[in-house]
Amino acid sequence: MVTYELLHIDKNSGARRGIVHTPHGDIQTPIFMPVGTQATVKAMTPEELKDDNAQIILANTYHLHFRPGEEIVKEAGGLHKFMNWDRPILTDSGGFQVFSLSKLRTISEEGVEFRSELDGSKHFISPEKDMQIEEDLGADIIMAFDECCPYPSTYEYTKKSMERTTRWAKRCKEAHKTDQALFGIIQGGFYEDLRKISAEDLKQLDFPGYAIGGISVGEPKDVFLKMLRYTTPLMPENKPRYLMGVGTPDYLIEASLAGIDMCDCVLPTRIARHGTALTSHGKLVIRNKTYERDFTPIDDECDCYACKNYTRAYIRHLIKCNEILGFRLLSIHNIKFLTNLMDRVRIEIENDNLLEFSKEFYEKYGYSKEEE
RNA sequence: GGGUAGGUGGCCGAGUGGUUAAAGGCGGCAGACUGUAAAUCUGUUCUCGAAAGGGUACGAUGGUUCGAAUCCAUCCCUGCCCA
Repeated sequence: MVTYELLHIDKNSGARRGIVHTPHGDIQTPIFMPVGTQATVKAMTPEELKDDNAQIILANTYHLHFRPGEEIVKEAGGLHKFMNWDRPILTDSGGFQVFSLSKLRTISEEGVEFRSELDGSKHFISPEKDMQIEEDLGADIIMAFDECCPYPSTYEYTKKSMERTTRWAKRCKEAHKTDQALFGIIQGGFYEDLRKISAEDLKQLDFPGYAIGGISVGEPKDVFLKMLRYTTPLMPENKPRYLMGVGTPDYLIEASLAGIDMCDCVLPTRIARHGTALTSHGKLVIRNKTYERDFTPIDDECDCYACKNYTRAYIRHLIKCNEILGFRLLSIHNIKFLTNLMDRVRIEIENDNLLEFSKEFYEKYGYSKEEE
């Protein structure tokens, strides 16, 4: 059973402070969820994730279906045991892969045929198959199998796709047998009326939580914000609201302001492996020459393991040498930066001050004037 | 001493008369990254110039040619083999 408990609503912004109760513990919201596609948050151990205050992580149905195969995860006793993570896990359905692996798939009403990027073999994933895989994986929260439309997409295509996603959601719901929480995903691209229809139809299906999918797919920020602010109020108030694929500090704050409870993103760990750190003073490309002789921590305000023990110069050196420790330290830092940010966001919501805080944060972080 | 292979931009390495400031890789510098086909991808990397364009450059020097990294001569250096 997964339930949402609303603790407080920021009087000045409408942001929500709450708790998502799951079989593997509570999640304080709003929350940032690190992504561990292949049953591992790349370069990090579960212990390090806990030190970073990660409360819940993602894994991916599509990837784990091909490797190692859900039957092996099941045999291991489920994802939690398999990967040694005893806190909540959410599995994404593979809907995003329908989008990101578009050259390798064919969508039909029945489902999606994929050519594996690993060996070229053909595979078919239907909503029913997806439920079976997610159930075998055994996460606390599982996502309905959806289609994430690219930006931009025509109204006609988006409408067809959204309606199919709703039909698939229905099939997911019917096929779903375990007590894992199955979340529905609102689609509809960048068309308000389609978003509205999607939200209404999915609400009828009474999922224990809802996600916004199909935004943060490359559109300009003002387009993103508009759709975020339009769609979030369409979601039930008594259930978790999950914005999929968002992870820059400003997007996380904007999501919280809009009333979102959960976000996930590969960004912090990916840019870590590419040599960039998130800091309270903005993005810091630590691989750049500027930091060659910078013997200060990545972020003087951060309390993560990397910041407490290592310098920019040392981490830059590791990154330049392609040393694994460099990627690990930056990943540890970037995740902690975001969990710290969300800790702060929660406090500010309790104080009805998130709006004020967001302005201070942006100023310090060095964002150019917010495009509203 | 004799024979032989070779000396190309920071490094490795293509190129054997013009379209070559010179492929490609590495290294360097920078940019991107938002439900992870990502320890990836993109740009850039002689010099002056904003650019057009100019100046230098393929061991050295001299020569052949309208034109040379590419052909010839001499010299210097390196690897390997034989004495």
